[in-house]
Amino acid sequence: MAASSSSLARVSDQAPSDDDVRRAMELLFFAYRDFIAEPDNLLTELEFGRAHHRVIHFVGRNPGITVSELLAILKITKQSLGRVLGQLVEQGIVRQDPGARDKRHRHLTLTEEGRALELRVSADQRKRITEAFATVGPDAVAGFERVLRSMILDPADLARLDRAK
Amino acid sequence: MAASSSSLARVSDQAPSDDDVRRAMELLFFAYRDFIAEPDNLLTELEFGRAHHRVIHFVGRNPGITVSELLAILKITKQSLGRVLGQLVEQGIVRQDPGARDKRHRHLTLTEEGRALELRVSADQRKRITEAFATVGPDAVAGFERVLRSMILDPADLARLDRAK
DNA sequence: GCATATATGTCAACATCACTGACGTAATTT
DNA sequence: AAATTACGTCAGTGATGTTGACATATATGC
Repeated sequence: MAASSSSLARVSDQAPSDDDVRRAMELLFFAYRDFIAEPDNLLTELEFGRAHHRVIHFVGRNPGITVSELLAILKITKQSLGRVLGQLVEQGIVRQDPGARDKRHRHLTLTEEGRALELRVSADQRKRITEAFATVGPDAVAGFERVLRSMILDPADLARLDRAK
Repeated sequence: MAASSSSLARVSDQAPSDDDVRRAMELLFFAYRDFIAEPDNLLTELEFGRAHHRVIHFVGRNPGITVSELLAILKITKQSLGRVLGQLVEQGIVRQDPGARDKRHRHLTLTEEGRALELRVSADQRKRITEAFATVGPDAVAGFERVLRSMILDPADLARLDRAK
């Protein structure tokens, strides 16, 4: 039941050692690197990169999102987004529609093809997360979520996570 | 005590919904992005980048590590590492010493200056992790660790984490 | 209606970090 | 002596990000 090699969590209110903290940093590095690796490889074959992946994910999760909202999430410059977004639109992955109320806005949605691509690209990650969650059980998942949430700086990002729930 | 907005963890053995899984993906994205942001900014001022950061961290954690061992950890090509490592040696951050037994090996260690830089660069991350851990408590930290560990693919990476403990 | 602000797009130049492929050198092993 | 290992290096390429400047269409405030 207990994780055999788990030692990051100190008993009661004891502070983590310097070594514990640095191990947590590595834990994040390794996990994130592996989490990204598969979609990276798949998209490389399709002539897309990591940036395209993020756009596909967040447009898929937020249909009708505007360009500036997407910029706020990704925290990159509009020039960077512009290039990537342009390619996705050109390839028929993402659709742009001017707003009804405010015609300056471009509302972004995945096309049918885009949704199919999103499913393909996220398949490995969804499987990995589902399996990891099943392995460790709900209490560990709750802890995972609480730690990551407390590491997120921008309250707007936390709100975004809750909004989609 | 309970996380007010936590809903990733389903009761008992219920599988996470598709939405839960995608929220977990975003959670990782936001947390990692914010975790990396501060050191990134600091190093940019010093004419270094994210790659330098990783080398400084892992050389600091593994004094005397060889080039090929470092390559195995970072999973990048030697050409990529070569450039970054060359700059760090030139700037007096990392020292290279030929092996005693095998003179082909270059054993890498942080110089005094390198250790000082590592402390500066990691200060924000260490503070953030320490505070997050203190906020959520040891049970949540244990869960965080278990989930991330189960997401790491290469057993060698898990061994590396344990070795340093 | 005019001035200003907002949302988006675009052109140009540039830095970083990764990649592939090929080749060189020194040291070790067989 | 030959093969392998550890490391370095040259050359070219691509993806992702940056800053700065400017253009256009639309909306808003007075």
